Amino acid sequence: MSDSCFVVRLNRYLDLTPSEMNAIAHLEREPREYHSGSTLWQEGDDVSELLIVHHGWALSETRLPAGKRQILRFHFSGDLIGASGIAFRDAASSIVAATDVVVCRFPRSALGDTFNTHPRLAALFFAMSQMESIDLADRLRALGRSEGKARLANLFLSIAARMRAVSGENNPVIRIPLTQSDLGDAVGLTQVHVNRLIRQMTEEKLITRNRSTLTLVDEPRLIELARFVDRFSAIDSSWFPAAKA
Amino acid sequence: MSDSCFVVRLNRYLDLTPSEMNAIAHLEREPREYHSGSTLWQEGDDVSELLIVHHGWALSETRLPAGKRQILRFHFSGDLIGASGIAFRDAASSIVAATDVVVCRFPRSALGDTFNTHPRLAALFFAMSQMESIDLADRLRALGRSEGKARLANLFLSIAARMRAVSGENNPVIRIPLTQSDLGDAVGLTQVHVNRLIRQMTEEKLITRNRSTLTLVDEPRLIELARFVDRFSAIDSSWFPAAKA
DNA sequence: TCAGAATATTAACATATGTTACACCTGCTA
DNA sequence: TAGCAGGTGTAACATATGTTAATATTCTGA
Repeated sequence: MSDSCFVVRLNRYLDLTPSEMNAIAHLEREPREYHSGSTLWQEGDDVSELLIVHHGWALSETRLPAGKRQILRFHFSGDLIGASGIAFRDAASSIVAATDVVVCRFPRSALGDTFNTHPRLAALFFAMSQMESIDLADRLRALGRSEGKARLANLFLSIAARMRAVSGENNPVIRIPLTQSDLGDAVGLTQVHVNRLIRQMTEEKLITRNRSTLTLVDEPRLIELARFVDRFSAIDSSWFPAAKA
Repeated sequence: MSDSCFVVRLNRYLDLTPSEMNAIAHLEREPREYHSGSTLWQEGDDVSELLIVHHGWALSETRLPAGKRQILRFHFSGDLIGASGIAFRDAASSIVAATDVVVCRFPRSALGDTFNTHPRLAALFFAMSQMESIDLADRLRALGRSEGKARLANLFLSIAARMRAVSGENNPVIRIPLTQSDLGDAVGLTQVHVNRLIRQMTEEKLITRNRSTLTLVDEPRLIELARFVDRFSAIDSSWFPAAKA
């Protein structure tokens, strides 16, 4: 089962026991494909499942009356989607496929079982979903207290950091399958203004963007500009309960 | 032990067993008082504890180079602080006492024990801390996609909703011990602009503010303006594992 | 291969919000 | 009781960002 991206991901944080790996495999059945642009679930839906992303990008978004959209988060291979909404039945945000994606769905009750049978795994889920909180908080800081250019820089760097964590590589070139409108919806700016800023950042030799390919030309200066802190390295598992035999 | 605000809080969501209540009481030892303005821990500190707020307000904040500040969240009586940072050793934000506060501290490892011995309680902690994620996401939406007045309205309503959930009352008058600068730091605006907006909102008979007393004069219109959704009612516990005897 | 639909680029103009500066008030404490 | 510090109110001006609209470019599917 080690061809599962979810197991790979979890194994990065913890040495899983066979029993734990088995439990995870149980969650990852029936992968299903969705085409780019399709909606996996919608804000307000009565959702009782969680998703694991196998392949591709998904994103969480929420709409405002005037048709405005705020993108809350991007979900990559190995990500668990839906944990943040687990406290409520109704989804607080929609999940949309940003590229073609393959996901597995499993019911919330399976998560409940995990709390019973594999407490250490439950603790890991807990910790992982808290990383999402931190990510949201970082974004909030960027939106609340920095200007457009820094917000964009921030977004680029955080996407790069997460994708690199997944791939293990450290490439300055990243594929970002997002339009300028998407970028704007993620950082709270207009498409037109995103365009302006990207032009400026290109002139300043900070980045290069070509279709869906983004190159971080001067990463140190980007980091400086965005006051970016990369948190996606290790996880603190020292407080976890011991694995059960 | 039912005089504990934390037990009271948890009991709102679940009928706790004696054994569970006992476990919680164990977490809530040695309450300690901090004076308004004092820092409970600082961004970057090596934190290995969690806090339970007994009394008063605390807040999480993060600083930006130019001395700018973003307030991430407010913590009220019965709130659990620090869960969102549990994935990492270093705190991503500082915790500051907004009024005089009384808190209990307990080590992360105690949380780990809870996963082992009281899976249902662990699930409840999980769900509760995910409410925090949703709250952050709501704030993110407000900051990214609405103008100042709506952001303020949103903040007021969400504070009111949470305080009402704690108190059980439904009073249009709330005590908000925050200065205009604080409000600005919470919604990403300047003190000067907050002042402008509060004046306008007063003229429009939406609110009234006097020192630390805020009155929601026309709540329906505020809700409309902010596109506010109150989520802090029930919790979905249907997926929780059964309580252990 | 073409036509239509997205997406990107750019300009002119409108607006929300930031910046700086100063006067005022209130509560505190020496 | 004076004076000080923190908070508030307001004005004049500066700037970032939004809006609208027109054109260019790239993608996509028949």
